Amino acid sequence: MRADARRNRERIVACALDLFAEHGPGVGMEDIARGAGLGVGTLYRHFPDRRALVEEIAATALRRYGARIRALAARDDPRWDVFAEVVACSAEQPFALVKALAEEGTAPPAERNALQREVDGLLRDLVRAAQREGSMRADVRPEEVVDILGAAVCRPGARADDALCRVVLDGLRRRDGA
Amino acid sequence: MRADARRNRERIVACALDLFAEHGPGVGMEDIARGAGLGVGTLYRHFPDRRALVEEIAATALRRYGARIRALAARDDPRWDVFAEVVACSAEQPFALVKALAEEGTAPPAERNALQREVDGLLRDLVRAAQREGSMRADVRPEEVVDILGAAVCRPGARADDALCRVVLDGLRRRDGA
DNA sequence: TCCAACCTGAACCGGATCTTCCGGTTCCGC
DNA sequence: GCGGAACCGGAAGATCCGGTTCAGGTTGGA
Repeated sequence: MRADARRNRERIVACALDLFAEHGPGVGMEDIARGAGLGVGTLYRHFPDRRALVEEIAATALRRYGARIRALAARDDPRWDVFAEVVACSAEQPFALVKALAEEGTAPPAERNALQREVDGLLRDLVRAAQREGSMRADVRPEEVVDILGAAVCRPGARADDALCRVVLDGLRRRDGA
Repeated sequence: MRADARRNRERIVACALDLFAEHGPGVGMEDIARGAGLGVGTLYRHFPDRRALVEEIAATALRRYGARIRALAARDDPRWDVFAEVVACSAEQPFALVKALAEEGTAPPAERNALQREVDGLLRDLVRAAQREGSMRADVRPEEVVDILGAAVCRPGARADDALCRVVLDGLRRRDGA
């Protein structure tokens, strides 16, 4: 593979990542090409069709996100602190994107499915641990928390310090009253 | 107008209301027709085009929502209690729908615009009052709270007692610490 | 009974996207 | 440098999808 081709492929992936994270799914091939400073034809040189492109992006993003979560979960800081970091990094591009792509209708291939399941498991465990530790309110089920992350935090255009993320995080903290 | 025609019109409106609230904008004419147990042609007998149908639904829903908010705001209960009820009723169909329709791209006609502005104003005033009263955390701007309502509570398929609504509401409460 | 109003749903259309394709360009080993 | 294989650009073509129409059958009500 020629050096410029490799460079272009990377540009495509990086740019698609950005665009999906920013605007959700539904960005067109044309937009991605323009963003990467290339022609559409070039996208098709590197990926047989849109689906393949999307799949690569999704897998990349999920892999990255998974690594991040795994690393955070392995720390031995208080679970709440870890959870707060998880929220912060969930609001960043990679995961907002994964969620957006999940809606693309594509039945994701086995690899991505397995990864997704693993990540969900890690998140639920983290929530349970935080609840046991007493730092997170206990009247929401772990799956609900994961859903909340998906619905409120991992939305296109989210930022870790926007009002909604802050409010959700505070809302999940154990309140002294209950 | 024949009796069955009137009946059908009502069915269309009711069903479109449901579908938009449940699935967001983007439900097709076909879907609405099927849901109402009618053919597409019938929709076009009652509305010149999709835009007109959507506009009627949106106006109806917003009018209803506005009336509800106005009534709540006029009570002299503590502002926090009122706010909690606003959240609850925002999670119900009418408003989830208004927000969904706002994204339809249609420049809304003057009437709806005015109504929307009025409602937003009422909401912001309510937030300010609750903050002054000390029941709502003061480190979020009123506009941010309105945005949060829009993003987290008024989403298609929301329910007043789902986890996200509860968490957001708690997250907005004044915490003794700050 | 009669007919105007009404309903149905398959076919039609427009435009937004994806995909192809070939002339022109760029890299890289020799 | 040179040659040519690999690569790129972007207009043209193919597809998809949902809104819209309309000819033909049905129904309410005087």
